[in-house]
Amino acid sequence: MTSVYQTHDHHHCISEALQEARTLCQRSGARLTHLREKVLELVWQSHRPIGAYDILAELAKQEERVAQPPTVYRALDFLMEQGLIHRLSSLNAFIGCPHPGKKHNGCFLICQNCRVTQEIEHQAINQSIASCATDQGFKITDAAIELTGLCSNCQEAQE
Amino acid sequence: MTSVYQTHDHHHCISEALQEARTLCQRSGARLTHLREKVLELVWQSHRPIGAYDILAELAKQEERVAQPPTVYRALDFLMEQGLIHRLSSLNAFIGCPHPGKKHNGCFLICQNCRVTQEIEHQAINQSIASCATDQGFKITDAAIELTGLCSNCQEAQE
DNA sequence: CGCGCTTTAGTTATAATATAACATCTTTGA
DNA sequence: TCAAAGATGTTATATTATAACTAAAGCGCG
Repeated sequence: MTSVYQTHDHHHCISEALQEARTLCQRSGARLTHLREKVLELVWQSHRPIGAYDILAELAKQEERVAQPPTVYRALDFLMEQGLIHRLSSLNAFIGCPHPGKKHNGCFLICQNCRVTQEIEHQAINQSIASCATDQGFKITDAAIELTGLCSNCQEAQE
Repeated sequence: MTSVYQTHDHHHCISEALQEARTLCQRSGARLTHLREKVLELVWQSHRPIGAYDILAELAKQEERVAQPPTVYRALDFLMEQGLIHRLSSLNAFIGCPHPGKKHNGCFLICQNCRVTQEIEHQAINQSIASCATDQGFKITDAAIELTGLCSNCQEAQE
């Protein structure tokens, strides 16, 4: 598996994400319309979180009709419900989910230099959080774990 | 130690927080002005996160001069720099730090029903996050861990 | 097919959160 | 006491998000 930090054939990431989305939506009966797929594609245009208004601006460039904010937010809401993207609340931005389909709460490593963001699934973190909640008698419905710092690439670059 | 979920003498929480803030600021040479102290007091008015504009509204009620947004945001920035409050990005709101003075990244349990929010220090979580970062060669500078769900009180109430 | 229902998208307006830029006042220390 | 630094005031505006209503498209059933 290639790392998001390495140069790689990103078109492959995009087409894979779109294909997976189509499959999942077909299976669940959700309607992945042209607009929704387009927004998903824009979210996947890089491994950096993208804001709703940036998506709006891209849509304005690429599509005939100029969309309004609610159009974009509705598409984003749909994609989140389907588990195809995540919202990073510390950035007010959205990023594609690399392994959609299963409901999960990812842990995000956000590079403050290059902005590349990696979602990881880490058993020890999940377990410690679960046990912490149990200790407190707290029932988690949603976990936002957003770690900001420097990715390995950018650390090297700064030396 | 009384839990934030239990009924307790909250005036005690407030005065303790203010006293600790005064001590810390004196020690560090930071200027805890009237405005900043007032804002800190408002943040501590409950164990629920409060938004900047709610603080603004309270200030308008309680003070002579009507403050503007930058005034409040600057006070909040100061309080965050001093480690006296935290910002919860998933709520765009602020909450008092129960053990200020040491730099730390708290883990927050946010009840979606009563909104009471508890900051906990959990070794296993800190460790698992640190080891996760190490695995990835990632250098964390800031961690936002915000867990939303139901506190024990509200779970009981819903049965 | 065609009718009606449901879902999606368009449109307009506005709410909620946050900051830029510059003016003024206050504190502090030499 | 005065100059510099720091805090607050003020005005305007940027950024993010949603409410409310309208129009169009897809879909299921007779």
